[in-house]
Amino acid sequence: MAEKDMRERIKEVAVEHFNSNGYHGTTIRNIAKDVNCSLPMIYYYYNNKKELFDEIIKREYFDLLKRQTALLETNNVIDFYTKFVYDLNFLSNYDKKVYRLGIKVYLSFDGDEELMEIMDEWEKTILPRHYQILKPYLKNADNDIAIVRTLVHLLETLIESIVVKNRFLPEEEIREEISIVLRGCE
Amino acid sequence: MAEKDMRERIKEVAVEHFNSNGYHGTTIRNIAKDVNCSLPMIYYYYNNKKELFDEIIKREYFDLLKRQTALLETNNVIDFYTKFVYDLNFLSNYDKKVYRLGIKVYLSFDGDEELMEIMDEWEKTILPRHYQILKPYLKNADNDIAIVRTLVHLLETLIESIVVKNRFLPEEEIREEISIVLRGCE
DNA sequence: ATATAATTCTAACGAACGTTAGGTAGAAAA
DNA sequence: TTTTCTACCTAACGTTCGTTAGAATTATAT
Repeated sequence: MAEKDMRERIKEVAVEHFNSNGYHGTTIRNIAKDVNCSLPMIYYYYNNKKELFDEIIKREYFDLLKRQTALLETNNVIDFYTKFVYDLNFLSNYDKKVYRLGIKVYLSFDGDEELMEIMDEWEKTILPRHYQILKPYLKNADNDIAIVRTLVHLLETLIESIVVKNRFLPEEEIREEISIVLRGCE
Repeated sequence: MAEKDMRERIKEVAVEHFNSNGYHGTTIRNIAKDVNCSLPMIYYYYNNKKELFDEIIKREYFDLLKRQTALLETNNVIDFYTKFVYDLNFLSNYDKKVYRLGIKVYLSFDGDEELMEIMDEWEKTILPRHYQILKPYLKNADNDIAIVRTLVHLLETLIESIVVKNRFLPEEEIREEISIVLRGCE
C-alpha cells in the first residue's frame, strides 16, 4: 500500500533472489513475480538492478555489521567471543541472507570492484579492533599479534559455517575452539 | 588443432569466465570469443553450458583436491601443515582458479544441488582424515577432537585467503597460526 | 581417387533479459 | 470541482541469451 511497504518488500524479495541465484542469475521479472507487483514497479523505487543490489550491500549489510560490532564486551574474552559467534545462530532469516550476500561480495564472488573496495576498507579495521579487545588479556608479547590473527581467522570460518553454510553451531563447540586459540589468555 | 587441444582450451577459458562472472554471468559467446572459435564449437565438445561447468568441478576440482591430499606427511605435524598451506601460494593460475571455483560451489554460491551433494560427501571425509594424521601427536584425550576441528577451521580460512582472496601468505605467518592451535602437540 | 568421418563454420531460432514509454486510477491540493 | 501528483499498470522496445539446423572444410580410410 504505502510507499515504504512496497519498497521494503521489493528489497526483501531481492535479498532472497540475489542470495539463491547471484546477481546475474536474478531477474527483475522474478522479483516482481514474488513481490506480486508489476515489473516496472521495481524501477519506480530503484533506478536499475545494480542500484537495488548496491543498496542491499551498502545499507543492509553494513548496518548489520555495525550492529554486530556494537555488542557489549564482558570481562571474559572467551565468553565474549563465544557469545558473539553463538548469537549469529539466531539472526533472522533476512539478516542471515544479507550477511551471506555480504560475504559473497567480500570474497568477490559477486558484486563489482566498487563494492570490493568498500569491503577492503572494512577489512582493514578488523584486526586492530580485535587487537584492542584482546590487548588486556594478552600476556607474552612475542606472538600476541599472531594470536589475534589466528582468532580472527577462526572466527571467519565459524561465521561462515553459521551464515553461509546455514549450520547451527552449539555453544560448546564454539567455546572449545576459541579456548584453544586463546589458551593462556584469561 | 587436434581435438584435445580445442577441448582443453575451451575448458581453460571457461574456468576463467566462470571464475570472474559466475555461472549465470558467463556466456558461451564470450568463451568462444576468447577461445577464438565459433560459438557452436563449444557445443561440439560439450552438450551444454551446465555440462561444461560440471566437468570443471567434477573432474578438475576434485582431481586437484586429491592431488593435494596425496602429499607426503613428515614426522613433524606443524611442518607438514605449514607446507601444505604454503605450497598453495605456488599453484598455477589455472589450478588456483579451479580451486576457487570449487570453493564457490562448496559454499553454494554457485552450481546446483547435485554438485553440492558431492561437496557434502567430500566434506565428511575431512575431519576423520586429519584426525588420523594428528592422532599420534595428540596427548590429552579430552579436547583432541576439538583441536582437530579448530585446525581444520583455521586451514579453511588460510586456504581461502590464498586461493579465493588471491593473497600471498608468508610461511612464517602460517606456521605461527598453526602452532598456536597445535600448541602442545609435537 | 574416392568415400567416409571428424572438425569447424554461418545463420538463425525462440525465449528471456533489462529497461522504458505511456497510460490509468485514486488521493491530495488548489 | 478541477488540477496535480503519487502509486501503480499494460505493452513493448532492442539486445542478448542458450541452443540448433545445416552446410563447408579438413582429415582419415579404402
